[in-house]
Amino acid sequence: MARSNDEVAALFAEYADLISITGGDAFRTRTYEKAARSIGGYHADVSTLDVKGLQEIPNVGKSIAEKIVEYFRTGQVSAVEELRAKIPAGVRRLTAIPTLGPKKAMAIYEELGISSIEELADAIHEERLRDLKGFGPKTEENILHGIALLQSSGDRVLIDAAMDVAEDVLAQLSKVTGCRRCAYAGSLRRGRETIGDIDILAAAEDSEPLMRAFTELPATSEVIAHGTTKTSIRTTKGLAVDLRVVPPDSWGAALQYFTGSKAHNIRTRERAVHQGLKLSEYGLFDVESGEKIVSETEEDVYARLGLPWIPPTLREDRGEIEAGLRDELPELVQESDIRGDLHTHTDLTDGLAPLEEMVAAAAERGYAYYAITDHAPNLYMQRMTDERMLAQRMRVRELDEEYGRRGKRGGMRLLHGVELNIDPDGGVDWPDDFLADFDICVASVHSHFNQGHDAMTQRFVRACENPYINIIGHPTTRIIGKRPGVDADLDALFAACARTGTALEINSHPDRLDLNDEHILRAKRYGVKFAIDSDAHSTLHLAHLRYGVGTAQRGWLTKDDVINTWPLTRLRRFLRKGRAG
DNA sequence: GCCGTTTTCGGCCCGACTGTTTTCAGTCG
Repeated sequence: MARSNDEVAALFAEYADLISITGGDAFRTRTYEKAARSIGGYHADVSTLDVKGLQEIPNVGKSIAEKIVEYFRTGQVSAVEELRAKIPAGVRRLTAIPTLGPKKAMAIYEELGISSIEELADAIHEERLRDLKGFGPKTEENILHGIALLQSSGDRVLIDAAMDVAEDVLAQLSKVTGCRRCAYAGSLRRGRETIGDIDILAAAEDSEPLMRAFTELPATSEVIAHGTTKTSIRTTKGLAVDLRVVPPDSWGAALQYFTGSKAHNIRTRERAVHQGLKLSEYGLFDVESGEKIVSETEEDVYARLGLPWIPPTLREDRGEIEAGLRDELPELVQESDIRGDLHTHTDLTDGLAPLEEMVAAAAERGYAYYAITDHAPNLYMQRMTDERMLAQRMRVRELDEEYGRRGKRGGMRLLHGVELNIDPDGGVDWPDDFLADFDICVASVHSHFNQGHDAMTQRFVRACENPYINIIGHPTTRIIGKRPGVDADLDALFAACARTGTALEINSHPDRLDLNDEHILRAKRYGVKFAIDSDAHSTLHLAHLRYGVGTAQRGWLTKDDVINTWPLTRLRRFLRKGRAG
């Protein structure tokens, strides 16, 4: 886990924001933003590097390298502290509101003294904002809308942030003497896209050493409650974590109980009641005798209820009990089924790592194939040209030669692809003859998000009808907690995908998880195929795939539904999309 | 502040949209 890299990246991202808010040089802001991204995506742990080693990182020069060294020596960076002293933390928080950037945030703070989202909402309701230069009724409306969007995710965090904390806690607790078992439960285990608080479960005869270790974790900033069965803490980042310790022979029932969901548990308890049993976190009991029947493993608990073990990602009371009773639970796609990633970037556009490093990291994951899909020219900021794309292709072919021969099982084959931009009319960056020479084309919406419902639907359908477009990337384009999905008739899109042999992406980036579980369930009914992709912009992002797989499982997908679990020959047939040749 | 080279300073992702303004600043991807 490159944890110290994330810390430093967060620090420089904040510094960039503070420079921007205080009206500093825009290019300095950009430099720190770029450095933050590079550091976050860098393969080596920055806390182990010296000034010279740090300067190997792209966009890190002498000044930033020295700040990193200062950070690990003293725990802070004086330049950052100076700006922090000038601007209340709440002002930076304001810029998290969509449509509210650094300039407006600073104006609001300087003119009205507002430094929190709550104060800002009050000021808008009192119509105080519209007196400011550059602000009007529409601006107020947009900000209020942005606040609502921000708060719709409440205090929940994205799954990767929760997972990092949970895995860290588990690593620490499993070392405690007397800890027999230890796992995360709750919505995290069910693979939900956002997590409210983290539930950790441990089995031990004596809970005390575990509870104490838990309150003394480095990440613990506050102990909310401390008891023998349950202890709650808040981490330094404000995340609530509960630890429950149960006797080892209650493990199965407890894990089942604390994994949820509530709706699923109601159904399982109902089944227990019908059989004269009682199910609680302490076990499955006979009501009459009060005798404990089973509870050592989840499998035991489900089996005694007449059910097969139900994967946590299905436990939402969306038909899994009924399917279990009929013995028709799907054989869910697993991360180990994935043979390759079909949507990834390099530093030729906005990725952080060179082609060679991305390919090496993919090979490290044991992939049988791997597609490079950098951005196309119409995403102007990426400065792609035909020449650069073709030059990349030459290099991909060389690497394909090299990697294709490696290893026992035929090595890894490389596909040269592209992520096209679906323009407002449903067209893309290049004409057919240029597209024909790519091995694979992903096409995504990157602009004009606010098109009307019908136009947006048409746009998607036309893209599907393009004989060279294989995958619709991050179909709804939502960013969790920041941007809602586009307004389109998704059923029309799903039908078009099924009809034309176009796959829908399950984008695994924790900010996106797009399509989401409910869309997947719907789309699957049309017979659509899916691609679970990382959309990696750095070598580290390749590992995000686990979240996409979790989302796919929540959408009840099997291996056969997912094209990048297929052998390469079958995948290539699909990519031809019924074209001749 | 970084980078690349035209080697020591100039350029740095470009275009569109929105809401404000009355010619443009701010935000976004």
